[in-house]
Amino acid sequence: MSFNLNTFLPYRLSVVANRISQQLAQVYQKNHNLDIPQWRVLAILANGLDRMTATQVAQAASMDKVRISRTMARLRHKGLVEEKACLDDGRARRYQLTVAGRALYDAVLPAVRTCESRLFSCFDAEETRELHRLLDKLSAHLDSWQ
Amino acid sequence: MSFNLNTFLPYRLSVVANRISQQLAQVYQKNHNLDIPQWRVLAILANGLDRMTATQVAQAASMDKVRISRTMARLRHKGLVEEKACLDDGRARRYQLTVAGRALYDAVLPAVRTCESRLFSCFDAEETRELHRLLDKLSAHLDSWQ
DNA sequence: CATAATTGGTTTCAAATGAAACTAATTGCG
DNA sequence: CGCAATTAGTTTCATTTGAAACCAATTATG
Repeated sequence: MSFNLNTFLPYRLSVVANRISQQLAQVYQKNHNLDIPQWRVLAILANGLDRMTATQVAQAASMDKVRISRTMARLRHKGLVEEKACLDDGRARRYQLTVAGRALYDAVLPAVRTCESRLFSCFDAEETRELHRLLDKLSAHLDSWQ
Repeated sequence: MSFNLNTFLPYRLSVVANRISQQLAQVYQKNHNLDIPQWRVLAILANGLDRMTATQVAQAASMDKVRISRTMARLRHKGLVEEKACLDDGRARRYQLTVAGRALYDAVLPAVRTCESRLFSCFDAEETRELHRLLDKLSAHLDSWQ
């Protein structure tokens, strides 16, 4: 009968995830003027395939194509990402970090890692592993029908 | 050195939380034309104090005052929430569900609960408890310095 | 091989967002 | 008391968002 939003798992997850994202965003926002989508795309390009299409990035970053399109335009405008024609498909383009983009990514990453550690410093290794495991399971579950 | 967004806890939390929220939103969106903020405010008013001020609702729903203001206006417009002057403070107002608001909430709640069960049906009782525990710990940790 | 259907990506448009400014009422403090 | 600082809530404004329409290239199908 009675319902408490504070014990409602979807709500709790959402609130905690947003607080975490918010904290983290400050790291690359304040010091490097990157927003969350930009940071995500940089991270994907820095660690993904050699030259990725927008669709591949969208897939890897769990972002929709409209956001990718706009984020790429901004990153390109800042000189952090470079666009080339895609040889095997005239509709697509291939993206990769520029030297400046790589340098910025390398500059931001340590601070991001530090922030992450601090955010989750209340967990011991076992708890962190357990959270990963639960997220794995939940993701797989959602995949299985969505 | 190498960094993988897929094992980055803030990213994983964010993606999973959004997928969950999205699924759940469909329940009250499609059938009852409520968006997430509206649902949250209804839930707070249905289960919170007798008559709450906007600030109290904002606090309880983890939403900022601008969103509360706009959400209240919409709910009031739909006849789901009723606003009264606040006797002890002329700046504030007190809100409560109307009969229609309560009826809508009662109509939505079972579907919400059903959806929640389905979303987390991959977890046994122990895992659910564990996730709650980890979220408790993490929330307390964030509270302690933010 | 033509043409329909699909896919990659961008643009448009209306709505949502949130920081900052604002109004109005309340509380502190000399 | 009287004025400064704070608090409750709304509005403004510039930006972000995402669904749907769109264009262009590719693939499937008769």
